[in-house]
Amino acid sequence: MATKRATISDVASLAGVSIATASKALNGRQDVRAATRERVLAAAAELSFQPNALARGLLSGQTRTVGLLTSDSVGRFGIPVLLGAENAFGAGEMAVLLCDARGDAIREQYHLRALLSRRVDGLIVVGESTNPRPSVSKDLPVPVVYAYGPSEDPDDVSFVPDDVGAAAMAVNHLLAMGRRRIAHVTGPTHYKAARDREEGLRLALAEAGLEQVGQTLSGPWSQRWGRHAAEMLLMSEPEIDAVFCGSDQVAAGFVETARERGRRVPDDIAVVGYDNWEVLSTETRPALTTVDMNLELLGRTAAQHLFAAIDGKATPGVHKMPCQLVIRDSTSPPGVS
Amino acid sequence: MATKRATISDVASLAGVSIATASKALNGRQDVRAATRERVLAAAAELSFQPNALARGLLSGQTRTVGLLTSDSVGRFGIPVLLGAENAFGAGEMAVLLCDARGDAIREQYHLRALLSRRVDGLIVVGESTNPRPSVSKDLPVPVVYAYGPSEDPDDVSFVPDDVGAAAMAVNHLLAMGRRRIAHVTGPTHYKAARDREEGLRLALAEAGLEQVGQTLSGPWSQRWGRHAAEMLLMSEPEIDAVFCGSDQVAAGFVETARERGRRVPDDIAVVGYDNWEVLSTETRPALTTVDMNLELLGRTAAQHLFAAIDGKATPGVHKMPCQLVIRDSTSPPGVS
DNA sequence: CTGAAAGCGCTTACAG
DNA sequence: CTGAAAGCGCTTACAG
Repeated sequence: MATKRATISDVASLAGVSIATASKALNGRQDVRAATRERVLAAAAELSFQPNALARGLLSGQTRTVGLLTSDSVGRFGIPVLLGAENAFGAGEMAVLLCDARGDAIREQYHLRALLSRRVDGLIVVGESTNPRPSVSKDLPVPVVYAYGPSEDPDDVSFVPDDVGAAAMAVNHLLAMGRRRIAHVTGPTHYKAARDREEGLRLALAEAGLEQVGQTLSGPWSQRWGRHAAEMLLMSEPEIDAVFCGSDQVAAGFVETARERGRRVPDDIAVVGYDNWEVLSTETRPALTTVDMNLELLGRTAAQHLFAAIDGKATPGVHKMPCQLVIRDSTSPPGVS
Repeated sequence: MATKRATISDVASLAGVSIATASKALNGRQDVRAATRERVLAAAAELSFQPNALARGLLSGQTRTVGLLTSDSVGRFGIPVLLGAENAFGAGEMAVLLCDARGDAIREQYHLRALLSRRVDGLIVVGESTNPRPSVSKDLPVPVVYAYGPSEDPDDVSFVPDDVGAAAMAVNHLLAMGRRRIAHVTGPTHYKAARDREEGLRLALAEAGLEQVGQTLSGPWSQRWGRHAAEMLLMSEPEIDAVFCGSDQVAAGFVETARERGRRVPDDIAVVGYDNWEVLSTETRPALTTVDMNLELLGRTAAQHLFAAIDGKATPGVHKMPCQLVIRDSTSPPGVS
């Protein structure tokens, strides 16, 4: 804690000029004599002058601050999106006001008011899943961009991972590795992510003229479920040569059980996960080939789009962002490719 | 996006009163006639009036906003601390400005300036590890509280988990379960967390008049290292009946390899982890007994302390926050206790 | 009970 | 090139 903060009038009097001149000098205006400018700058430095952003914001109507409204920061998916956004903003002069509504609509309204009264220039709403969520954008005086979880309202701007495309890409990779008998284990079907990834699988198989082996097995997004599903699948469909899993947790469980049952991964069964959650995907034996949703990029893109929207140029609709397949040993043993 | 925002003078003229009266009515002052107040409130509602927090802040000198400066939000530890803080603030009227410096001192200074120019009322600095970090508090016009990673300056206020105490508690639990031949596998010694947890182990063993079995094994904080350490330890010290691991990642690897080598956990070897990172601790077989550092509580406490500091009552020093032992099957098989 | 006036810290036309 | 004045949206003594 230090002494009282200097204001621009302190700087002006120390430099022996008017407040107006001090302001111009500090803001790099041209119409100030060089010598005067230097005196002002020296005074500002001596007083450790920091302009008051509140006063500026009051004048300009812009705060250079955006709100980040999340439903579930604890969630694994919100965090990277948030970081990507924070990055895009931090690089400029933007600051981020973070609010976590924890899935509670009342709390969300409450935070929304708090953000608006602080006059944020815009808002990013980060979903906890890719399930569409109610719009908050109606009658809001600032632009809003949705990230990860899209808005239900097609007039809003949303950025989501292209789960269908990524799943198809993953399955095409399995096909390229020569696999033909592919099964699918995933999460609960009330997740759009689970449904989209299954659809990607279907598209890729249909295009190759193949049938999925067995039914899609749905269960919790957990390692335990992955193990259990593996037990079932190895029993009921012993001839499978690949499994596409809806998450790394599921895949980690699958790989573990396959190993215990003496099935070699990838030689006997290739396994693909989803999420590239590294604490799992790089630590299983073998490490997992998996889809990385590039969530930081998604967050950054959403933030950049928000800038554009603040400047009046928004592109409504749901924008699907490309994902990336990270190939590791669970589909492609070392030395083989 | 909607129409222009209403100001208090819009409200005043719609209600047919002066700005001063409108302000008093809106702020619940007593000295306004009930009928007048109602007219003002009605006008405010009709115009969806939201007071401009910038203008208020300029007057009062308080923004009801705090800065949260993190070094590594990606890190697993910053997040819960951040959430706990966000919670404590959100419950009141505080808002949180989030900045991630990603371990870069330059960027940290930059963010610091941005936060100060926005006139935050206070600052929480969240560390990425429990290693002490340079102070940012010198000559700052607002109070600062450090969470998880303490400041190097003892005059600052820091909140950290009590790793020494928690490790001792974990080891005492093993002793209570009748274990006497306890080994230790942990992370890199340049982490204070690794050193503190080892010290806790030492204290507990010394008090019980026991010796640690074998040397402390240090390696990366990874599951892979846990497996490797298990191979070594089961070879070199086959008589161990318990292992205290410095993290859940290490413990997960240890349990896995013990299982593969035919050692029963906990019957032959009891295992304790650290962190209660649930994706690991509840999914290993058996699930891990582990230390939960109560990081959300830590964050909340830091935030509450920041409030106190803003009101002028800070308690300097490093405050050690209690952790909690979560007992699962890796030390205490079902039905046995 | 109500309102005119001053002021928070800054920027921006507008005169000089 | 420099400075007096108005104003951003609000609150708070202070008169009436």
